[in-house]
Amino acid sequence: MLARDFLRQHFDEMPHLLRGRAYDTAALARWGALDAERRRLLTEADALRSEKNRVSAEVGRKRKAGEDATAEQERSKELGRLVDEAQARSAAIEEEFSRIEEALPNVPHESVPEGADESANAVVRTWGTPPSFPFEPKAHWDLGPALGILDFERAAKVTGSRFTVLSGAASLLNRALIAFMLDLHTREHGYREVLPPFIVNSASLFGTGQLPKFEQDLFHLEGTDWYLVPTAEVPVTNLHRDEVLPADQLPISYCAYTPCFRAEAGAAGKDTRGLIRQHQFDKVELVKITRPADSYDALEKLTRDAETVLERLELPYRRVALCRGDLGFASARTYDLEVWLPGQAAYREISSCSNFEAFQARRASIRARVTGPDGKPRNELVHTLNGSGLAVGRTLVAVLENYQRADGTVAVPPALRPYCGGLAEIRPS
RNA sequence: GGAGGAGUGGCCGAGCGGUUUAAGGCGGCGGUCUUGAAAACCGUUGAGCCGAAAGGCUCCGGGGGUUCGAAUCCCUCCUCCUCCGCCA
Repeated sequence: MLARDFLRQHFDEMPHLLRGRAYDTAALARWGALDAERRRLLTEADALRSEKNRVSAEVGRKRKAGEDATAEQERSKELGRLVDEAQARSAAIEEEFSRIEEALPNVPHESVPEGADESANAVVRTWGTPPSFPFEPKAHWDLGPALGILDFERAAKVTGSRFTVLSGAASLLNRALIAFMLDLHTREHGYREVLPPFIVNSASLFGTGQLPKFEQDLFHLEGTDWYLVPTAEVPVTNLHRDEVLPADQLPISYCAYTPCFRAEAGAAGKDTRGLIRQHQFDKVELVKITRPADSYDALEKLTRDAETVLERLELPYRRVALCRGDLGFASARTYDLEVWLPGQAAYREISSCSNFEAFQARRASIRARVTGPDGKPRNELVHTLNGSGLAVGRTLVAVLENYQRADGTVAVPPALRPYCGGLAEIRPS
C-alpha cells in the first residue's frame, strides 16, 4: 500500500508515477473524490461522538451528586442515533476507499527502466559463457525420463498436470541443492535459517500483497482461512507483522527453504513441458528487513548473494533489471536472474530479487523504533526485500541441461558433490 | 476433541460499570551528581485518524451485543497455558 499522505500530496502526479503499471485509472480518480467526502463525514461523526461523550459524563456527575439526569440521558440516546447514522454513511465510503488503496501497485524507483513488457527489461550484467556442445543438447524433459529420474506421466496419474515425480539422482540432487544453498547463505552471507509453516492465513497474504488481488493464484484450503504458501516470502516477512523492532536489530536477514504452491491460473499453455512451471516446487528464499536508507544497498547485496549460488555451480546467467511494466504489484525495483538453458537455447528466470520499500511494511505494520532527528524516539516503517536464492526446481533443470554429455550422462557440479555423497555423474538407472 | 484458566502500552503488570486523561515496574529519552561511567534521585515517555491550529475521535486479542456511559457485564470467534483423550 502507498501512504495516504503520499497519495494526497502527489495525487495529480500519480498517473505519471504509475505510468506503465497495471492499475485502475478510474478507481484512482474516485479515490480523490472519496478522500474529501470521507474526511468530511469523519469530522462530522467525531463531533457528534464528542458531544455524546460530554453528555454521558454529565449524567455520571449528576447521578453521583443525587441530581436528576433524565434530560441528559435522553439527549445522549438521541446523539447515539445520530452517531450511528453518520457512522453507517462513512463506513460505506471507507470500505470503497480502502479497497482502492489496497489495489494500487507500488510506485517504481526512479532507476527502473521505462517500458511496458519483458522486451524492455535491461540486461545489467552477464556471467559465464553458454557452453558449446559437440552434439545437439537435449532439454531436461527428454534427459530426465531417459535417465529414469524424472517421471511426468506418473505424476499426472497421481495428481495431475504440472506435477513431477523426482526419483533417484534427481531427488538426491534436489535435496543437495537445498542444503547447499542454505549452507552458503547461512555460513558465508550472514542469513539466519528459518523453517516456517507451509500454510499461512489471509492476514499474512494481505501483508505481503498477494491478497486481495491475486487470490486466483493461490491454493485455498476449503472451509478455512488457510492457504498453501506461494513463496516463503509470505511466512518469513510476516514473522514480524504487527511488531516494532528495536533499530539495533536491523538489518535482519533470513533464509528459508519451503515448497511453493501456485495455482498458475492464467498460465494455460505456457511452459507445459518439463519442470519450469509447476504447481509445486522447492525454493530457498532470502528475506531482508532494513532501515529505509539502507534498502537499495541491501538489494544489491541480496542479489549478489543469489548470484553467488549460480557462480559456485558454474551456471552461466545474466542479471536483468525489470522495466516498469514487468514489475510485480508490490515491488519498487526488481532484478531477475536468468540462467542459461541449453535445451531451450535461452536465458530463463531462476531468481527474482525485489525491494518493496515500505509497501509491504505498511500493509503488515512492521516498524522500527528509531531515534528521530530531534533525538526523540519514534516508530518508522521498515523496508522489506526478498529474492530467490534460488528456485530449486529450475536450478535442477539448469544443472541437468548444462552438465549433460554426448552419451546421455550428466556430470554433477563439483560444488554439489559433497552434498551427494561424492556422486560425480548421473547414469541411466 | 473434552474440562478449566488467561489475553491490558516496546516489555511485565494493576484495574472488574462513571476523575482511566490505563496505577506501578522494567526499558527508552532528558537532567542532578561524577574526571568519565555505574548506582541513586528528579522529570519525561503508547499507537492510529481528523484538524492550519486549538482541539477532537478511535484503540485494553478479533467481531457483535447490553447501557445515558464498557478494559470492566453478555454472546461469539481466535490465540496461549494446565489437565484429559487421540495421534506422527
